[in-house]
Amino acid sequence: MSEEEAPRKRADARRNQQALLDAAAAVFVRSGVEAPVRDIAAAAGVGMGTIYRHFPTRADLVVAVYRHQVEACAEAGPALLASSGTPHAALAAWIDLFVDFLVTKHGLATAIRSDNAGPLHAYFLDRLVPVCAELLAAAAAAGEIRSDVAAFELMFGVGNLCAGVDPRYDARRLVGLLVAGLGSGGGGA
Amino acid sequence: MSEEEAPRKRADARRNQQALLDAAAAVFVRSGVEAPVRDIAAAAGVGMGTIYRHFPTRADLVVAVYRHQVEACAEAGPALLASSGTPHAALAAWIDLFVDFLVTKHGLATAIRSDNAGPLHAYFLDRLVPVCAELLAAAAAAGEIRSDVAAFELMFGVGNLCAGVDPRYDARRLVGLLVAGLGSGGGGA
DNA sequence: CACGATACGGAGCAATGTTCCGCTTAGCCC
DNA sequence: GGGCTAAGCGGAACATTGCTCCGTATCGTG
Repeated sequence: MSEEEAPRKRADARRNQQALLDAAAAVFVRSGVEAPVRDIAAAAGVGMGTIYRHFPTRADLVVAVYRHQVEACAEAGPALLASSGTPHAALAAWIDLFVDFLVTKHGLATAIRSDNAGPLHAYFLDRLVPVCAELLAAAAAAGEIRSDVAAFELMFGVGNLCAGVDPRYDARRLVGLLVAGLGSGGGGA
Repeated sequence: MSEEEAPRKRADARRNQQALLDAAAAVFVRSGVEAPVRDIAAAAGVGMGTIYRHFPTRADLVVAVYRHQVEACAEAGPALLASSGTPHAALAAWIDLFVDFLVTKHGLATAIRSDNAGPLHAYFLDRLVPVCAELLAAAAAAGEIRSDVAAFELMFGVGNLCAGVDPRYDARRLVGLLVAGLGSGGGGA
């Protein structure tokens, strides 16, 4: 949607943009999502100006790098709802997917909430909250979970839970607890 | 414990340390825990050197400012266990206390996990994890909750959950869900 | 091939935490 | 009261960020 014709950029511009995306992906794997912009520019073999012309903000670059994965996660929602035994199972499976995404990208969960990550934050939430809401509503309608928790709140909380990096901390397990708590007293303990 | 005799600092040094603590407390309330060190130094009417001699690191200053509140929270643990109806109730009440502490200090939860907050992180955890462990063990022994969640993990998760500042996000509610999840399937489900 | 729009590069700016070092002064001894 | 010394102080300077600016190089079209 809103696929207005691209003004046909110059060849070197397109080339650089791709190089930047590849380099950023590589650097993010190696040094985490919080890697300095300079490092990424260096890895891509371009100057600071170039990186900022293509991605006005650090967050925009991160969004671009992970966009298709977020998309995949968003699309998996309805699919899981259709294929899983119960809405609650679908919800759990979907959140698992999301958590996997967050914890495999070193520092993503933390970066999402960083000061100047407004765009990042907004993008993730805008894209995934509706999906989560659908799963949540289905589970609530089936009487499997309480109905007083908003999708936004749940996503926000799950994102928060995925922030740590301590070896004795397993984000997945705590998220599991949270999802389990969702079912407790499904509308009245 | 380890109360080695203080080398009796100079009067102005003690005065400045106190001024720094007071100023920091004030600034933290006004601008959040992430306030620039320079602001605190200015508010206290001292130079940068002074602040760093008394508190080698930003985190050390934060720890010093909140130390007695953390202490109070730690001491409330056993008290709640003795006065509450059930260990689970005591645990919930205690975590509530902790959450209140975190959310009333603008940005504290976020700061705790910030890069160079090692000392902060370590102090909070060292002091409170044992208390949490006691409550957790009591509740588990009473068969009220599953027994496969470590105190460290729970504290870490609760701390993470308290990070956001969005108006449509209520950390307390999600922590409540988490604690509720603790009880679900008490050891299997 | 010439020329204008497009894109590039990287020095430079602002904000931060932290370190360093010459100057000041409290506190003791006479 | 007057020195003297070490403890203490202030703040300039450094390193690391994200981000901006603008002179220069390059693309692609006529």
